[in-house]
Amino acid sequence: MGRSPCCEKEARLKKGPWTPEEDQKLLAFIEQHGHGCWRSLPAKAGLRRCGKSCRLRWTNYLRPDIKRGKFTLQEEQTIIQLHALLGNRWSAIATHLPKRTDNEIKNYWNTHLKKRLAKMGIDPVTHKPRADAPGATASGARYRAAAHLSHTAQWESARLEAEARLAREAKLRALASPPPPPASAPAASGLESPTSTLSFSEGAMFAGAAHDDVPGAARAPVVLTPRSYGEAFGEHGDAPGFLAGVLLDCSVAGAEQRFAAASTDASVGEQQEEEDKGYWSSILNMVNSSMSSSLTSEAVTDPAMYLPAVPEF
DNA sequence: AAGGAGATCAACCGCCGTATT
DNA sequence: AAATACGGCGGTTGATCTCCT
Repeated sequence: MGRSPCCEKEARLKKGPWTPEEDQKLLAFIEQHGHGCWRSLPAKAGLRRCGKSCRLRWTNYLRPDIKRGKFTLQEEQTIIQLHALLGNRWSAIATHLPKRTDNEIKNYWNTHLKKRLAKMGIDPVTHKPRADAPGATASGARYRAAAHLSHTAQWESARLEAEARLAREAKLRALASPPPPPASAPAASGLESPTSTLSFSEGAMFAGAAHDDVPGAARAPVVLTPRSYGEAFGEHGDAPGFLAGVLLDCSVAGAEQRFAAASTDASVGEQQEEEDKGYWSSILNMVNSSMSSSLTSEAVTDPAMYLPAVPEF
């Protein structure tokens, strides 16, 4: 009954930190054969580990396309903005930071960013100033607007998830269907989906993140203005100041531009509502504009792209 | 210099959705 | 349709490192 196991359950499997020898075995095996079925990989590679452990070691540490080391300010900015929209969906956030793993992003959020936001008086869950924090003078209208926009963001999040799924399926179909595209063809050319609102042909690349090394990358609609940060949090020239700027300026700066053309009779409540809209729409714009590039990056960084085809064992 | 406290991060655990039989 | 395998995900743990007293 059911699918036959691809390997026998092995007692006395090794746990804990990986040794250089184990890393070498895993790396050599995957470079030569691809990972194939993770469950059966350890036996074939001569490792006394479970397949899950091997997969984790590969995806979080050994993969050659992983960027290690300190997160840049732009990466921090991206994480914060995406977390505001997606919550603790680290794998989704990681797709927008192609060289970072979800585990690394999760760790960085928990150990650095969450604490810094909290220290600034910003709730790291809701990304709004806490009621007891200085400068938190939210009106009822502001919160109603925020609630509405949060709902919008949730809806958008679900839509993005569906888009990503469609794109993945399209990619799998493209990879499975011979003949392969010529090497000169764009990596994501097979990702077009008739049901998707995404346009993989667009030159829109993810902005805001640390993609300065990506040719053609555009900037995210995020503007950092010391003034708006200073107004909300007081003048501090430190890192929290930068973070506050990230959080606030996407709304404040955007709102300022709109209000320049709008009636000066707008009520304070409407202004705050507009700021909230600006905050969320900037995030949504960023994610939308990044979908094509992140999926492209996914295709480029997909291990299948640089590993030999998985042979039949 | 010692050791205690807090920070960091690699790795594990358990759950879930999907694929397969 | 049910049972099971498998891969992926997010939460949590624990070993190690760093800082402070």
